[in-house]
Amino acid sequence: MLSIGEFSKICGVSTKTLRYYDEIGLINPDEINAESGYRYYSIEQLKRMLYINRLKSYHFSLEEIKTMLELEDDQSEEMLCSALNHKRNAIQEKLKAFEYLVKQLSHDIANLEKEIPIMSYLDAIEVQLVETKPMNILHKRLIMSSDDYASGYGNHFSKLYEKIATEQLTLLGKPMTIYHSPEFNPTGNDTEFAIPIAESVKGTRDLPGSLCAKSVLKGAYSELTSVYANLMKWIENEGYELILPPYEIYITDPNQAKVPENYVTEVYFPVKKK
Amino acid sequence: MLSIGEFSKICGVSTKTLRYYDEIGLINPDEINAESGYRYYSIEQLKRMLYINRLKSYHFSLEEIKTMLELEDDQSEEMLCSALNHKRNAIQEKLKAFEYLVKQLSHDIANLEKEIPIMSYLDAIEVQLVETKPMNILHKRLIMSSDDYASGYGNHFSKLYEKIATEQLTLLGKPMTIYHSPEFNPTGNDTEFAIPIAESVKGTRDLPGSLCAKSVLKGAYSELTSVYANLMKWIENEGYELILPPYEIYITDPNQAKVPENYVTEVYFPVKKK
DNA sequence: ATACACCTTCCCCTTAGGGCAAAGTCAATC
DNA sequence: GATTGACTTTGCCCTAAGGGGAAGGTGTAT
Repeated sequence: MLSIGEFSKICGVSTKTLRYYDEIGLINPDEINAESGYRYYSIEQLKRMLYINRLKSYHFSLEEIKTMLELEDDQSEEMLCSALNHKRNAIQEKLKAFEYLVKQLSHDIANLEKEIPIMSYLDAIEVQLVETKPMNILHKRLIMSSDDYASGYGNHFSKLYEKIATEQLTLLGKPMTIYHSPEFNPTGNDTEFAIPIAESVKGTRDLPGSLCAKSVLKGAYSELTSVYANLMKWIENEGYELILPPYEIYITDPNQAKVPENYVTEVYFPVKKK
Repeated sequence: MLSIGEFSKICGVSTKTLRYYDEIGLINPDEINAESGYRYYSIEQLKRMLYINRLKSYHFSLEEIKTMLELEDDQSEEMLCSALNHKRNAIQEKLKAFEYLVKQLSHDIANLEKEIPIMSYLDAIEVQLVETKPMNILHKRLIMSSDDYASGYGNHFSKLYEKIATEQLTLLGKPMTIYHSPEFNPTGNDTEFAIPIAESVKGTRDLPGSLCAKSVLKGAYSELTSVYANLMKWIENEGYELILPPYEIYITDPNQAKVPENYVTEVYFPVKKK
């Protein structure tokens, strides 16, 4: 039997951690001296501890690890396999995000070296007043859950395109998203996907024309919040007010323009003078 | 002036967050109504808030962001630039770590699909009893700080190799590390770097031969903890005890074998029967 | 017997806010 | 002017995975 200190050195885990894991039932000492309360671990517990460490290195939470350890043997293989696959996907997602971060950081650093302040791009976002024409849109409106969001806009547009194709409708413009919720972001909100077409059939509606404050973003969608913020600022400053839900038009097809830096998105805020 | 709710929508930040940032002094409302305590933000504060968001996306802590915002203009550019560079390096480190994780995960998944349990590699680590011969080593012993660790072992070995070269000594073996602290890991511990040579000059000492439990690791150094743990278990089970500091011999030169999977490391635990 | 290393529990602390409750305030409508 | 409903305030507790330290009990080697 090994004292907590010995076991901790062998596993490369602090005694604090071992006591914590005992507390949450992740790995309990083989034996606890009834009088002194001293914890004693057996050398056979080493494997379990190293297994925990490995799962931890894969960014499983202790909660997850616990359930994985409690699985019966007959299910454990499949469950474990699917859990590992999930984690691999999650980590690959993070990898991509990090790669993009490095790009953005490099971009900001390059700018700084040219003495261009980081946030100066905000001043460069131009806002124009335009008069839009009414459009007839094939649309689909729903409350987006974050799951829907994760699976991407693509699905929703695909279905609209499918309908256009099967019913031989006439495409008149690029896909767009209309934000009916006051937060202009797509998670958990009332969002309408739409594509302008010529025919008035079931599933279409009129998108009225109006005076709009408009900005064009060239870059990744993550910059959209800045664009929205900037438009709100402009509206406030110039004494306009929002009269209809704002919408975005995706000029580039994300499937074609592979690099986010080249995405082009137009943002429209229907407004009137206060 | 904008109420906290309006400002929050414009920035895409929750009101909770805004109150918290007010509390920690990251961004205070332009005006607070003395009677009601209501916070009012000006549209000019938008830029600061978006700046905070961008720095947050770069994984700066709020503490760091705060100090960066408090910098005077004349220093801010250089400081900012170096901070961003640091972050970029840190993120690239993480990127590499994630890439390695994905590899390891894939490896484990492949094994699982072949019905090989994940931790079975532990049983595959062979432990042999060997009798080592005494060696004459050129050595350098120091307490490793985590900084030293970050800068890598390479430096320490380089200096030893330099001495061997300049003094025309005769190299007799691969570089090795001896762990004098009871935790067998290199951060913050009493560690000795050594290279076996023929001549007895200043800076050399005798490394006595003895009975040793030995394991050979083929794989990344991060697996070393498992090897150490396994050796400890073996010693315990077989009724031996450690009589001298354990050491590692690096058979492959990390500069040559580029992929960690091909590193070969021998681990020796000098022991005697209890 | 004593010294010293080791162990115990207990409590507070960390990040960046989220959730909820009770109470106060604002603006629009009746 | 009154009411209503949306909005805001503070305050308290909660998160994950332990780290730091205090006060006091144990183990063991000398």
